[in-house]
Amino acid sequence: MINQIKLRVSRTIKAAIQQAINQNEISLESIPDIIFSPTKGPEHGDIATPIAMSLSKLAKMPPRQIAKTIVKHLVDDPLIRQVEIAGPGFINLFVSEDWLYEILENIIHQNKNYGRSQSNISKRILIEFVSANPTGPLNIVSGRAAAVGDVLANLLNATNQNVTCEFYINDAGKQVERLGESIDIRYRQLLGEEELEIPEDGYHGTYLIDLAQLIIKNVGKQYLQLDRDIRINKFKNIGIQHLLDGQKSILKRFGVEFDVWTSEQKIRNDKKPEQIIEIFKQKNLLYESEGATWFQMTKFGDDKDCVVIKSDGEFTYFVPDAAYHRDKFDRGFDLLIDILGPDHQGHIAHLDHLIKALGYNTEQFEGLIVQQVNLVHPDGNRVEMSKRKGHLYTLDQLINELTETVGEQFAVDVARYFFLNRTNNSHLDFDIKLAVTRANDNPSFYVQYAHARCCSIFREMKDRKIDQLPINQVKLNLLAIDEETQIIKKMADYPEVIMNAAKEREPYRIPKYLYELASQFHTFYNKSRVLDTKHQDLMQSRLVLVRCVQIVIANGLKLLGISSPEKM
RNA sequence: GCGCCCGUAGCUCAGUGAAUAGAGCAACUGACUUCUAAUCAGUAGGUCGCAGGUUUGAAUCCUGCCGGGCGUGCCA
Repeated sequence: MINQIKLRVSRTIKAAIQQAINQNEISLESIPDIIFSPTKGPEHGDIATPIAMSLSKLAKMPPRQIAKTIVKHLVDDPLIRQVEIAGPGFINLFVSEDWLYEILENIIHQNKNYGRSQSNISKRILIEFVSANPTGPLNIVSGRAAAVGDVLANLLNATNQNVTCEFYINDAGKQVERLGESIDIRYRQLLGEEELEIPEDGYHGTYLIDLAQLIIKNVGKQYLQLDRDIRINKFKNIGIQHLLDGQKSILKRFGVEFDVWTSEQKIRNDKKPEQIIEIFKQKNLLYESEGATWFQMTKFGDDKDCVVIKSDGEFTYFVPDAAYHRDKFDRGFDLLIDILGPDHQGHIAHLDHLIKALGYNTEQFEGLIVQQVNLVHPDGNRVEMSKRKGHLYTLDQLINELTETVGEQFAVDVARYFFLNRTNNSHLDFDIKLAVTRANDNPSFYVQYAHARCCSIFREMKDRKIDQLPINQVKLNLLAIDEETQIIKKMADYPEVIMNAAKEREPYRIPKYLYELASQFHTFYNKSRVLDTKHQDLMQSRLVLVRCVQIVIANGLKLLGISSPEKM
């Protein structure tokens, strides 16, 4: 809606500039696109354009004089109520408020679909995220990635894209070998070989002691009789299965569902890495050196070549990873989005180069980094998390701690809100004390409370046997005080917020928007009474407003995977 | 050394080349006989890391420097 208005205004302004040129009042060779800048507040009108300032140099005239000339030639349009020239040369336009009431009708009519849009380009998109090694429980960094990926998928779906969510299981390679070895040591420690120690590059977390105990409970010490290699392999498989089950279960608890789980081992069993080597060989991109096989990544823009087959004959991670991405393309996706942790940032460039080397367009691949999460303890110390060192704060622990104070559903809501309320790029300080003990201050509750208040009004309405009129019988133009029109304008922005958040891959815009809307609603609620039977017409119009707020907040929270409570 | 990210109020963070740089938390002052006070109204708090440059206009773009994080050819 607001976009249509901008388009119309933009044409009107262009026409005015053309008129001014025709009458030799402005000298310009061509008319640029009219851009609109955000208005700081109501005093700057509904739409503002700095066009006069940007034309200043080309036309060799002071900005305010250009603005005056443009305004002089603006043709009358019932849509535009008032025009002002302000500051260094802004043209501020005040839009007639008739359109506001159409917004309310739209929201009521579209209900759950309000905010969804039909993008003109519908793509098949695959988002890969979390993809944690199956060597430990999911930590809160993975929790952040899970929330971001899940919501990004919702956003893309809401803009008419066809999205598949995928988890890549790194169940092959060195890391899981070390997992097997570490379980072996825990197993033998528990059975009396106390002098054994987990090597530095093994997994030190106590969860492997628990797992070893479970294994002993199930099969006793019979595995000691197996060959070490066979035993470690067995432990590796048991470990992967067990830890992956744990990851799946916490993701489900956290409300994140994946459509596809792809196993690296399966990619390897299908000999897809060998196909990559074959392709590179045919393209003459490989050479031998120092006993290893190298890939000429420098040909694709990197500053270094890289090893693809190690001197021990094993692939480096590049090869199965390239095979995996080729496999994704083979499945017919137009765009691959990988959400990766900060420790993989160098990897994005590599993937880019590999994809180029395989003959795909790099525009079909996007690597996003979700930054690290620092754990802030009550004493103020930040803790770096590392699965191998065993410094671990798991997503499970977080949800458990939150559940103790706010209950299971709100625990998930709060955690998700917390993870989503930052730009992907910025580090997130997760202050446990704040999240747990000050749960009531969490902005998540603030937004949910606004929804609960709307519901509460309708409950009270029914209790008092007040009937709500159909919208076509309501005098919507009674909604005229600032608090009311500001809320409606805010709700008019919602579809655009969704679209931009999807386009820019920035889920944090949604909680930010919802907080602002909730804030405006709370202000309105404190100032104005809705259920006022002495003023029937006004009451009916406000009931429409409240219904719309309820719909928009519920729709937004739904996208975030956060519940919309009717009571709090 | 090189690459990426970050540096904005006491703290955590927004900020699309544009108007007086904004929120929340913490602090302080007020508001419940009301549709839910998990709320609201208000006060205070800033050399936008530093120095140059581009521009009519820079927190935003460019260069250099300082500080923090992550990565950096056979871990993934």
